[in-house]
Amino acid sequence: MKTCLRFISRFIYISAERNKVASFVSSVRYYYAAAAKTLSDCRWEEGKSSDTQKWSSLEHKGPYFPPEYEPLPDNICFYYDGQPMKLSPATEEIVTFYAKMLDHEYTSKEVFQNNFFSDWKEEMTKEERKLIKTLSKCDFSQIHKYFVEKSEERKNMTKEEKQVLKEEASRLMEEYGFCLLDGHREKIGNFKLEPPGLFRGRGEHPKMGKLKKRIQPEDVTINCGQDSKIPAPPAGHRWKRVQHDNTVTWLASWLENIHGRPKYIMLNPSSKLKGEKDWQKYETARRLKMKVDSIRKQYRRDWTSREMKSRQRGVAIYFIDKLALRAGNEKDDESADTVGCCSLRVEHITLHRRLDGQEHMVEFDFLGKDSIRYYNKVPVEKQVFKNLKLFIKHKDPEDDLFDRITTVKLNKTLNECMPGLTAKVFRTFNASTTLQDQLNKLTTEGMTVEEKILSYNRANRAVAILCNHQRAAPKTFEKSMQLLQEKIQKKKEQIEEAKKELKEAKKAHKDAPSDKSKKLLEKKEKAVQRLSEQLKKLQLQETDHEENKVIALGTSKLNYLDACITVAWCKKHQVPVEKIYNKTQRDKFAWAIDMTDENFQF
DNA sequence: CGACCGACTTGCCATTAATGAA
DNA sequence: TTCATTAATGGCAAGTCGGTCG
Repeated sequence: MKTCLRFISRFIYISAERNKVASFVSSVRYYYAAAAKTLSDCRWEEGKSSDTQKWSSLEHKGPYFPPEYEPLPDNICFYYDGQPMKLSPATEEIVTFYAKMLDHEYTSKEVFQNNFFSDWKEEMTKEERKLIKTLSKCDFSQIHKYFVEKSEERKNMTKEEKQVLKEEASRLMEEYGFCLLDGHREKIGNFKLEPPGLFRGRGEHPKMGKLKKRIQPEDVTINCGQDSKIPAPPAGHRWKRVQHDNTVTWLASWLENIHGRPKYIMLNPSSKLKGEKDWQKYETARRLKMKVDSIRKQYRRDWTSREMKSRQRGVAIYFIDKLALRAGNEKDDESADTVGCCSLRVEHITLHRRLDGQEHMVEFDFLGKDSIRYYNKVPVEKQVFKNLKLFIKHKDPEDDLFDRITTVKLNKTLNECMPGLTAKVFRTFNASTTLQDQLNKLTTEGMTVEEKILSYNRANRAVAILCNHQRAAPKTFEKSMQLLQEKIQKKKEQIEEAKKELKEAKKAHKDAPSDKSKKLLEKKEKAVQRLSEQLKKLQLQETDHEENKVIALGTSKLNYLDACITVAWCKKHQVPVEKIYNKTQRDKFAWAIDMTDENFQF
């Protein structure tokens, strides 16, 4: 109930803030209704009948369709076996997808080429298919050049031309970018349908290069309120279906043809619907905080269970808790070979009785989500080590490490420990806990705002490292690093110079003390001090930059760190929240801003 | 159970916009 | 004011997890 009240007050505040002119009373009623719904959500044990409704009225304009294909001008041609060849528009469009990618590395991959060519052939006319037999005889270079030039032209547009484009975009946003949900105008996350193109999966994806088809209105299901105006399909077309399902949050959906999975048009994170869900997520993580000691005790007991499945489960949860691994659902072989905790294979770990001066070391090396490599050497409890040895006994490298458990079973166990608990809650919980601990540790009074921000970034970075959030090193990294180092060098020289002058001033003052010499001395002292501070700041920057080379902070900031921690920290240490959250982030975390008081601790 | 599906969150990257140095 | 760097945004792929069905 206490948390529920917190929730209500938060949203009342937001509604007051957002709709200063609008009727406060009706807003309160509105948000109170939302909060009351959440109250029943909190009581998981009471069943789930009442919490399935997501809205009571919903109206929108439907998705925005990408522009139709514009055929190439007559002087731009595809060549087959050295001969120019005019293609049908549909076939030509597919060619342009490939031609645009020509200087990308993946067009040189065999899988990409094969997938592309076989999907392309499917779409060719009979005549074209008869003529075009192998990809290696296809010459897209003229088309490629054409698009390079076009993009160059776009870059060189005048200010006025760019302005026109900008206005066009904002008109589009105004028309399609918002919906009316329970009487509130809310921003839509992705109102534009995905244009056709070639699929590029992450990592070694077996489907890379396949054709992602153009979405027709006849593929799209519309979801809106029973009494709302039904969005008009493009002229001469009709929707696949129009439904009025208020147990889901999406406005439109279609099946993408690569995996045959549904895709959705949904609300922006700034919306109440998403914000409420986000807030709930952190409340669940905070409930785990209360329970985690007993859960840890439990899984440690499981390490010595007579049952293999219990031992495996105990070790798996230990990994999820200690290392913030993902659950690791099973995957089909139609996607890249990546794993999480439950899908780890024997080949992904190496056991070391001793390593780097530590006992019972486990070396992890596997590809996780998005084919990002997870490499880590961690000391584990002796009993865990023993168990791992047991798990890998008589197994081949490609066998599952945890062969007696699945994510479903694991989550079922967790849910029995605490309602709403699943594997991913541990990631949220550990991430937010880490942020809170690090902030408490790294922030001290007397720090400048810059230093505090650096501390925040450090804390943020600790979380990103825990969650293995990586990024490709920025292309300009070396250069910008060099620039920074040059600056530092220059500053050092300036300090040398200033010190020399200081020494001289000292000497002058000693030899012939006077008011003037004293003043000069003080001035020189100040100069040295100021320069040293500047140097320190630059070196701080250098460290920050270096440490951020391959670490991505955004994902954790957006998805794992309870905004209340950040907001409270900002207030407590007089750091303007805008220094930590940009506009978008402030919109997304509106539920936490202004409502969280400075004493909040996760 | 386990396969499958639907809905929703999480994740990295390319593009675009904003900012600051020259 | 222009150009180069950096930050914000949008795009969409790839996870998690609950539900259903045989």
